[in-house]
Amino acid sequence: MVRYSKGHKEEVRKAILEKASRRLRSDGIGAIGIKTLMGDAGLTHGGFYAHFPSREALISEAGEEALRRTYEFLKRHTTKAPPESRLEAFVAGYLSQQHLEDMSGGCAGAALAPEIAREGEEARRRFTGGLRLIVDYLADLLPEGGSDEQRIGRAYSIFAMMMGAVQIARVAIDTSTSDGILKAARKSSLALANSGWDKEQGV
Amino acid sequence: MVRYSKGHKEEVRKAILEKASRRLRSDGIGAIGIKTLMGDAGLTHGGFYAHFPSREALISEAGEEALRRTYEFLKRHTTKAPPESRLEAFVAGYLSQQHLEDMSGGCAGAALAPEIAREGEEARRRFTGGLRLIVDYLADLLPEGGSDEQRIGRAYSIFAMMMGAVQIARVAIDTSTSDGILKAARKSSLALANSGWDKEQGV
DNA sequence: TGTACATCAGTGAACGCGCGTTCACTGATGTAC
DNA sequence: TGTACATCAGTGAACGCGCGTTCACTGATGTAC
Repeated sequence: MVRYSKGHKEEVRKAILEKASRRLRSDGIGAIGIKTLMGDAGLTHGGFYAHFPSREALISEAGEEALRRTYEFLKRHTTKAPPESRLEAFVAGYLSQQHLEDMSGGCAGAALAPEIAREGEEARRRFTGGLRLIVDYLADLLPEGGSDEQRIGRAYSIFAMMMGAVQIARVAIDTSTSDGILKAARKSSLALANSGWDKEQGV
Repeated sequence: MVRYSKGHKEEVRKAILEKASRRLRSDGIGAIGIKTLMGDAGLTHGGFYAHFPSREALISEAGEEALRRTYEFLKRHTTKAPPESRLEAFVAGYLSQQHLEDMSGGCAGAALAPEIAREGEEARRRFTGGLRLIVDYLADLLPEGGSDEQRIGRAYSIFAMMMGAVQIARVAIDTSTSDGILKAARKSSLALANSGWDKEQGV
């Protein structure tokens, strides 16, 4: 019944991480149960500890993994557009009705940030690194000018707005409310991105 | 042992709600346990059901209560400043190191939004109403001009940015990172608030 | 004023249940000789 | 080539524990007469 093969264990580990990263985003940290998760991966619960030392360690890694996937999705989505409209593509892709609905495949920041803030150092450090990946990428899409520090600061602000807008829109019940929030945030994101650097003083 | 008095039951109910609204913000929905909560209020767990029909109903109400308290705090804090600098006071108060640290007394939106998005209709509806209270207040602080719809949309965007920034800053381990994020968000919030309405088209 | 009774906020044992983790075990494969 | 043994991913029972909810009960107060 046990099937060995070269990279078998590594594949199983990746499968567990992938399931965990999706369930984490769709249902939150509290919904990560070892039994359910291993069941999703086609295994029984006892085997979990051959791959991860504890539930907490899994959550640390799965949070980072979820952000890495978010980053890769955004990058893939954005680079489909021609260079001059990539910022618009990023903003439109993130602040879309589709993103609201696809929690398990969507941004881990929007789905998990406050919960991760309550986790241990390891989880928070990894999550911060994952967020930085996205923010750095967004900073590169901003119009030229300003210092690196200014660009990063502005990218953080815009990303924070997009995250918050998706969260608020997801709480709303009716589509007209959530649509209005997304629309306003799309406009504000671009307005902020395109406002000049000249008046900046300090970060 | 049972002490009656005129509004006794109502007072106890309020005490439970207050404890719940604080614990909800500091530790999240998963940390709301009937036993602990009733213990905090000086009672035993069985009595809970004389006040609320279920844990879920409590969470619904406590989420709204937490936002109402957030609103009242922000209003109180802001109206201490002279009218012409109230927007700055709002932004500085929300995007402060103190707010990062005071989770149980801080903004319920920043602490709970993604978790509430996963709750039932009742909880989401109440939470949306609470958020709207704050957003309407913020809209009143924005420089004059633009339609009501434009002002509300911009207030949502600014509030989303502030919420997201606090969340991201709370995930960060080191103070220099979180300080940078707060600082950038303070500047971006004011930049967005003060950018003109003239170029607006649609919402 | 005094007595009997109703009320009902609060008590705490008990319920069924699911959780994270441990551990002795299984059995297909790789390796040594 | 064949045999004996080591390895180790995966199994599933068992552990101790805490949870939300129910329910028979308590006892101080309010009310009726």
